[in-house]
Amino acid sequence: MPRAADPAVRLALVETAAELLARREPVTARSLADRVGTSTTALYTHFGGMPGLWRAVRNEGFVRLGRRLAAVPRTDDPVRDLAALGAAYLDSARADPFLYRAMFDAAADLEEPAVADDAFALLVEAADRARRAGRLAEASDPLAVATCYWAGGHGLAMLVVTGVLPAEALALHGPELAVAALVAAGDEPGRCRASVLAGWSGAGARDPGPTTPG
Amino acid sequence: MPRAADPAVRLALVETAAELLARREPVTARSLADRVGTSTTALYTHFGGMPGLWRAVRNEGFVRLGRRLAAVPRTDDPVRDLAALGAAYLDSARADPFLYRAMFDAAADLEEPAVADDAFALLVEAADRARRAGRLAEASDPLAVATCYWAGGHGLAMLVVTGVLPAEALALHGPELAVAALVAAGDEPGRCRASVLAGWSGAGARDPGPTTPG
DNA sequence: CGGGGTGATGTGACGTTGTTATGTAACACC
DNA sequence: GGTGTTACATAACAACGTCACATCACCCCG
Repeated sequence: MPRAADPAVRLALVETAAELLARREPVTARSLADRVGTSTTALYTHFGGMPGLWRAVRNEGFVRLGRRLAAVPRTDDPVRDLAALGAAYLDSARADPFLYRAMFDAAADLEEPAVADDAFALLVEAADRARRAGRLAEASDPLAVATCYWAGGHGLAMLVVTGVLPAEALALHGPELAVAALVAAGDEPGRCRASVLAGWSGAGARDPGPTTPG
Repeated sequence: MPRAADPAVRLALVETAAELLARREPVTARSLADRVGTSTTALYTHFGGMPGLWRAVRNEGFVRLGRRLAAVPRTDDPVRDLAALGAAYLDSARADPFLYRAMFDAAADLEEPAVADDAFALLVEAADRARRAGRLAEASDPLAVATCYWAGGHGLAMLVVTGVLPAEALALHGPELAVAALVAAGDEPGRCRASVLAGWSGAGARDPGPTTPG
């Protein structure tokens, strides 16, 4: 029937937008079309307009974040794993701050809401493992624990990304926030601190900066 | 010598911007000029352009936030006061979410950085009172405690304001986050929980919505 | 008390943004 | 191989932030 839409153009538009974001260059319909080698019309056939492109960019951001979190190894210490997830999360925001901001400009509006849910599920699952391992209170709700944990990390990330706190605040307050959330959930303070510090130094702060596949 | 700039116009522009923000209506140079009854040029004499106007709007947002936090009464239980401050903070974000978003779009770029510092200082001072009262660890740093406390509150507020979490999450996770931060800082869990719940129900959730003086 | 100069303000125009109407060309199906 | 449907390029449109220019109000000084 119709002429098929070129999926490569769609991919190029999203990836180019992410690249411009990482370069701190303006992301406009024309700058995208020029770099990709198409016209601004392609943007409308694939995304319906700029809001649709941003939705796709946020989606891609959560896909990349999910990949990073999924790459965090699972050890037999779930609290350590939670800390490693937190470090990887904050490092993700630090490595590509403009993408992080774009993601949370409207994080509830994604092409595939599942990609954000999947990333968050890694947190919930780790919290549940910690609970089943006896590290957290038996009555603790892994979803609530993960939500508080995430809220703290997101708040710290946003304050750094928007320039309110210096970049060092991530390494300074990140572990402290993690320990707070997990001790509140039932972990024993001394043991929690040890696990968190182990997980933090073991995983975080590895990424040199924003990367664009290609 | 010269013709003096009308301070009333300046005030009207900032307050009108805040009002449009609260009404979820677009804040453009022309819509502002029309509503205030001037031309777009006034925007340039007073603020140098739209970025300058946004800087003034953020400033006004922090002034209002500071007023709200300063209105929180001081009791002889500093942990309860910290909870009341947290409740007032989150209620502020809930009452005027678009202003809150605008404030933290570039919270480090204000006309008078002191207004944000002053608001934050209320938190630090309460944390210090808690420490001196023996509720927090002697070695705890009030600044670090306040920063973690703020990061958690800001993260929760942003997740709600951007639609990721429902509005109920504020009352659901707010006290939990507060308890976590303060127990981690040294308070005794049971006593902390009681103080936080008392402070939260005593102060928060009072504002009916965004208000515009005049 | 009246000119002169300084600066705020209104008018109109410019470049850029997102968006869309129109024409064209390429693909899938009969 | 013809036909219809759809993606894409071109070009125009409305709205945005911004700025050059002209105008006017005000304050100091003679």
